[in-house]
Amino acid sequence: MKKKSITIYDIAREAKVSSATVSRVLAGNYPVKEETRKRVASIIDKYGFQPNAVARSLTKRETRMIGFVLPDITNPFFSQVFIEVEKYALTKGYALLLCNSMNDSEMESKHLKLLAERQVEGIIIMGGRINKSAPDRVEVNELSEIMNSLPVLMINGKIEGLDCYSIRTDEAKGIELIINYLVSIGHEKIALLGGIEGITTTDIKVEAYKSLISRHHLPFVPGWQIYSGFDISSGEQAMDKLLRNNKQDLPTAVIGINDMVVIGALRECGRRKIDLNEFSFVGFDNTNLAEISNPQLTTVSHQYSEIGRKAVDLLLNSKNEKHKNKDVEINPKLEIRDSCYEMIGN
Amino acid sequence: MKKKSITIYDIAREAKVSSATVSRVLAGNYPVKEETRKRVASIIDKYGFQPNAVARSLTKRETRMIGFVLPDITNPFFSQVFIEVEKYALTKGYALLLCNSMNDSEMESKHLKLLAERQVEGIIIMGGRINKSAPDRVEVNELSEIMNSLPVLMINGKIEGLDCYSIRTDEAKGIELIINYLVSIGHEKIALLGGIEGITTTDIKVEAYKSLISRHHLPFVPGWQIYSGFDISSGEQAMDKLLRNNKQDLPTAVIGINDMVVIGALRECGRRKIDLNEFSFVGFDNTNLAEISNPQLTTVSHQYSEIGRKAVDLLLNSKNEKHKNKDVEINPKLEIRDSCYEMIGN
DNA sequence: AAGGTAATAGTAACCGGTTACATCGAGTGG
DNA sequence: CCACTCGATGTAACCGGTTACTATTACCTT
Repeated sequence: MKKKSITIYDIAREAKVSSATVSRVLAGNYPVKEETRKRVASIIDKYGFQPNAVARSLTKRETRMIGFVLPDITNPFFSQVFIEVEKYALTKGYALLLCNSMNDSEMESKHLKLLAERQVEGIIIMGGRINKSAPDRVEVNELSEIMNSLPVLMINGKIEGLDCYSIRTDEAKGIELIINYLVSIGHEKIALLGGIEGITTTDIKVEAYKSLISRHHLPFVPGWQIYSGFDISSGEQAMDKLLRNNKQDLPTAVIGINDMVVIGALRECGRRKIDLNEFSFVGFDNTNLAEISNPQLTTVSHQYSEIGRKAVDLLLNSKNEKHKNKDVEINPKLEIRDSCYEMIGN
Repeated sequence: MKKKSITIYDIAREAKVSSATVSRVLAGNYPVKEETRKRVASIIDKYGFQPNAVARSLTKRETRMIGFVLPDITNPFFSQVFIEVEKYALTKGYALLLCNSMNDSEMESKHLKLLAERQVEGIIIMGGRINKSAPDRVEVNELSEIMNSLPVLMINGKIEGLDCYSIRTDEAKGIELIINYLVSIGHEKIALLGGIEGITTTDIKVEAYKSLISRHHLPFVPGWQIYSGFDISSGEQAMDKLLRNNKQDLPTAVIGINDMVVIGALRECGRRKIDLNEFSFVGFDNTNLAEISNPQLTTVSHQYSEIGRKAVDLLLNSKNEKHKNKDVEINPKLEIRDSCYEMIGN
C-alpha cells in the first residue's frame, strides 16, 4: 500500500476547485452548482476515483464495520444467521468482520480486542456459554469494558450479569410447536435428546419440554430426557442411551436439541439396523442439514432473515433509542418434512 | 462513535512525554529509556488504552484487513476454507471481511467496490464461474482494475484472461487417487456425476476422469458421465438419469463432483429403495457433510490448513516476491470412510 | 579540549478525508 | 441604494496516529 493513490486533492486540482467541493460532490447532499458538480464528477469518473474509506472513518468516527464473533462458521446454524446479517448490513453500507473463536476463550478475547481497536461500530456474538462458570467471569469483565465504548448484541445467547442487547428465537415456543404437533398426530411418548445443562438454549428447551409434557398430561419419564451435547456424536450417544431401555419403555417420538443431534440419532438407529419408521424425529434450527438429511427433517425454523434485520437495526440504532427494550424475541415456525409418522390406532 | 475516546495525546500529557514517545512505546521497537517506557506503559494500562487502528491505518497505509468474497458461506466447502484462512490470518494480525455474493454478479461488484474503498490489503475470491461467458468480461475488467491497486487471489477458481494469484488443489490428481483406489478394490465400471461444463473445477475433473479411465483400459461409457450441478438436487437428478440405464449397463462405482452431489445420489437411491451396497460412492472436498452423511463418505480431501496458510502468505508477500510463481497447486488426499465396497470375484 | 557518536526524546509534517466558519457575489425587499 | 439573505465555494483545523528530522545530553577518543 505504499503506492500513492489518487486523492481528493488530485481531483480538486484538475477540476480547479477546492478539496471541500470535491468532498461535497462525493457526499451529494450539499449545495454545489450543477455545472461544477458535473465537471468534478466527470473527473472523478475519468480516474475511477474512490475515496479512501479509512480517512473518512477517521474524521467521521464511523467505520461502517460490525464485528461478528462466533465459535465456528462451519456450523450451519451460525452460517445461516451470519449470511442474513451480512445481507442486510450490506444494504446499509456496513461490512462484517467475521471472527471464529473455535470455542477458545483466549482466541475470543484476542478477537474482541482487535475488533475494538479497529473501531467497529458494534459487535454481534453468537454461541452458547455455560452460565456462571469461572472463566466466564473474565469474559464478563472484558465484555463490560467493551460495552462502554460500543454496543454488543448476543444472538441466542446470554451471559449472566451482562446487560447487552439480545435477540433470540422464542425457543420455548418452538418446543411447544413441536409437542403440539406430535400430540396432534397421535404421539404420547416423547423424548428430548441432546444439549448441555447450564447452557441457556438447552435449559430453555428442557424446561419447556417438561412443562408441555405435563400440560398435555403425558407421561414424564426421566430417562427420556438425555443431555449430551450439540453435535452428531452427541446425538448418537444420546440415542444409544435411549435405546438401552426395554422395548416397551421406549418413546415413539424423539426431539433433538438441534438438527445435528437428530442426524446423530438417525445414524445410531442405522447402525443398530432399527427401522427409522419406529420413531418420529423432530429437529431444531432448520439448518440446511435438515434438508440434506435422509429422511428430511421436520424441524423448528428460526426466522433467519428477521433475525438478521433486527440484529443490525438494534445494534446501529442503539445510540438513538436507549429507551427501547434491549431484548427482542422472535417467533419460530414449524417446518414439516418427512421425519414424523402419524400414530394410527392406539 | 461521536464520544471522544482516549488518545495517545492524553497518555502523553499524563506521562509528561510527547506523543511520539507514546507511539514508540506502543510500537515497542524504538529506543526508549526503560524508565520512561515503564511510566508510559503503566499509564496505558491504567486506562486500558488501545490505539485507534483507523488512524494507524491512515498513516501507515496498511489496514491489516483482507477481503474474502465467496458465493455463500453456508456451503461447507467455502466455510472450511474460510475458517483456515481466518485462523492463519489472525496469527499475522489480519482480520477478514467476509462477503457473500450469493452468485449475484451485481452484489459481487458492489462488494468488490466496498472492499477497495476500505483499503483492504488483498482480496481472496472463491467460487466457480463459467469460462468465457459474456457477463464474465465485465467482471474481468472490474477485477483487472482492482488488481492495479491490490493483490487478488483466487482459490480453486480461474477467470479466463485474468492474471491473478491462484491457489488450487490438484483436482486431476484427486480424481486419479479415486480411480486408482476404486480399481485397486476391483471396480472397472466407474461413473462421474455432477458439475457444469465450462466451470473450471468440473472441466478439470471430467478430463482427468476420461484420461484415467483410458489409462486403466476401462470401458468408457458416455452415459456414465453426467453433468448436472453442484448441489443435492443435482445429485438426485444425475443419479436418476444414470439409473434409467438397463441394469447390465450400470456402473459399480459412482464418483460425485463433490460431496453434496453424492449425498443427492444416495438420496435418490433411497427414494428408489435401491440397496446402497449396490454401488460404491466417492465424494470430493471432504466437507463436514462427508462425515454427516450416512454412510460416511469416502472422499478426496483438500489440505485445508495448507490452503489457508499459502493463501495468506501469497497474498501478503505478493509485493516482495513479484518474481515468484503466481500459481500454487496443493496435493489432495484420499479420505477413506464407509461408502465403498470391495468387488469380490469377477 | 575539541570533535564524534549514540541514546533519548521532542517537533511538526503528513496520511486523506470532513466540516465549521469565512468570504463573496447575486438577488431582494423596503 | 442599503442591508440582508442565501447559494456557492474556499480556508484551515481536525480526526489520531507515525516518523523524518532535529535537539539535547552523555560518553568516548585522541
